[in-house]
Amino acid sequence: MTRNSLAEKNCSLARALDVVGEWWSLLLVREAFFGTRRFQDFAANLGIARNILSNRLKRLVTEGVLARMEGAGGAVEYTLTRKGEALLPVLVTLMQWGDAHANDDPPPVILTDRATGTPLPPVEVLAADGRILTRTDIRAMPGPGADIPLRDRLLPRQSLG
Amino acid sequence: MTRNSLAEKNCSLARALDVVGEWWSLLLVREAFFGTRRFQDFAANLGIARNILSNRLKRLVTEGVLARMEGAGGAVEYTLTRKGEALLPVLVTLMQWGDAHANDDPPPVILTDRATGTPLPPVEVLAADGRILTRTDIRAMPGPGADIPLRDRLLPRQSLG
DNA sequence: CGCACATGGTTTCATTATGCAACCATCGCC
DNA sequence: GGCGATGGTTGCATAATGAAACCATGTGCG
Repeated sequence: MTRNSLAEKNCSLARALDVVGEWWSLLLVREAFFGTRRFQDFAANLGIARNILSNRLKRLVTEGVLARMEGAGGAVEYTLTRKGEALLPVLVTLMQWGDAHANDDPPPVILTDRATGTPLPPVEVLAADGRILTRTDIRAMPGPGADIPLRDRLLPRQSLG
Repeated sequence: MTRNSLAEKNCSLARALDVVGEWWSLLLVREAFFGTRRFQDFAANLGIARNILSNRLKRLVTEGVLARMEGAGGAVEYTLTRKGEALLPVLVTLMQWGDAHANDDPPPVILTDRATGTPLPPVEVLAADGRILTRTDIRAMPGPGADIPLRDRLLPRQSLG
């Protein structure tokens, strides 16, 4: 089947999903944000099979999302790279969406502003002047990397509405 | 194998991924944002196998992300619900991350502010007072829905650093 | 040294998901 | 009644997943 490699698609979203869109990948990144560094802790906290964990960690390391470091005592540690840390807005928006729309129970985790102790407000898509943008306020334009079919598809109707 | 059902996990992110984390799901949602509504158009634009497309559309409809409407002429249309539209920040942050970190080529799609024509600035996680928050500024606290193991795990070290 | 134990995996096998191609069902049109 | 378009479903080969067993290295400790 060769699970269709999304990486070859002419689309930033597909490329992103090719790296962090596999089963468990984003959960591993979230664990790393929470401070988990050890193989066993990832396995225990997430309940992921160890062979899959091994594969995912390797993949995330080769993609530059995590860094593998062998500590002094032979301990192996996986930590976020800058590229991995840049996933913070993705994780936060997904968690917020899950709380608001995919979970009937009270939220299990609340992210708070460390300086004030207050919960984080919802992350919004903002314009340069600070306006909150919704679907109809945004236009998808073909960029310099767009191929012909994509360009043809985006030009006729340039609104996200 | 019963691909570990993430829905039962005590975690908003896992619940979110259980709904939109399957292969193709977020790409279908993005297509819907771009204006695609017809079965054939989804298939043609994404190159997804039709049985998989059928499954994904069904799933997204039962999850309330898409709505299936039969038009007058027997035409079937899939459109975003409010729940689906709420995924906008997720899509935008993922696309921005893909452009910045997972794509060496120039961006294929540029999202612009329709009012000004300028590209969208990066979506940031903001505090209530507007400060940009990074990993170390955020604390993960157990919420009212946290089970005992999660609570124990979050309490000792409450920073995302 | 000898041996238990922890860590970080790899291997094997049954089950499930995916992609591809072919086939089916309904509708509108002529 | 035949034809095409639309929106699927079915069968089959292949790839990914999960569970459990196994392996390899390092560390403490008597």
